[in-house]
Amino acid sequence: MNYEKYSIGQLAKKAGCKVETVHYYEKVGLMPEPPRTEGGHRIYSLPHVKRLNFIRRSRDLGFRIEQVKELLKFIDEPNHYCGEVKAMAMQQARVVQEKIDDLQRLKSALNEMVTHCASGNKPVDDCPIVDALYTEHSTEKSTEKAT
Amino acid sequence: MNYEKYSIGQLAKKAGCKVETVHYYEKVGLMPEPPRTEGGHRIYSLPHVKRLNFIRRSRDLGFRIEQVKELLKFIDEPNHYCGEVKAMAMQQARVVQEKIDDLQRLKSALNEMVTHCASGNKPVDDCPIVDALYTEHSTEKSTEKAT
DNA sequence: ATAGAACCTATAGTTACTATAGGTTCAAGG
DNA sequence: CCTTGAACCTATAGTAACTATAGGTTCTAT
Repeated sequence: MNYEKYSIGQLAKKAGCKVETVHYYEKVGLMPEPPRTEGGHRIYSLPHVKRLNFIRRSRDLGFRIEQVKELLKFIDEPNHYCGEVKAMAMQQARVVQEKIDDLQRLKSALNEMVTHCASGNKPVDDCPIVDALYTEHSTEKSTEKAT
Repeated sequence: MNYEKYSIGQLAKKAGCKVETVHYYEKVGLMPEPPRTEGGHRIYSLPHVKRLNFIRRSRDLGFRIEQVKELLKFIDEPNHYCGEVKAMAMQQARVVQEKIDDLQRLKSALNEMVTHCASGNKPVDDCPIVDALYTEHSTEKSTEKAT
């Protein structure tokens, strides 16, 4: 027996996810419907492990399910080139950078609030943090500095 | 000065959110059930506007609904002190920092992949990015929970 | 042969909303 | 006073990406 077989539990463990997640990936079309035993249990082999690893890793990198589908399409279908994949990775890097920027602003706002709230023994209605949160600000979700 | 009244639409506009969001906040107990007109339309006034602003701003800062409830409790109930609020803000700043760290790692990984993929004209099965994604990674990077 | 772990399907729950359907009320214009 | 039509009402379903549950079946080891 050259080709090792895996139960769904073993597969999930190898990819560091849960059995239910594999079910889910099958349902949404990321993982194929594998062969079954007589009794109906799924039987996986090495390519499945690799594919699931690919999916998990892509998800960890912040690709959404639909994007992972795109990536898998590049792999599943012939005649695709590395450039397409590279472009998606670059785009994803930009998205991630934007998230980082958002969070940096957010953290600054929080830190500023904390700094202004020097003492902790004021009653709440005198708290600069609460005050800052109450302040009416521009209706737009623009991330202006919190003053 | 006076007691200006607002419809739910006006309220939502003032806080920069949607009417449905206000409905939702009422349902989950962040916003109180306001008085109504004869016909059943909600009537809001200035304190409602402030409260909704507080909620929106807290949400923007990354506090979850349940955390916002905590914060509001500090405000709604007497005998709370600024220190409790400050502690929550500091904790939130730490959470945000962790997210930033995660995303930084993620971006590095993506950038590294992109850098290695010098050319874009290789067939996909020769693409270093795809390769990197396929690679079996340490499965225990995730938080294993005790069984 | 049997216990129990692992598997099966189907459905509901999670978070924080958003969108829809199908109806009612309100304010303005004629 | 009557009619639009925008804004409102409630209730329900949908979103993303799983996770959890229920209730049943199969596999494996003793």
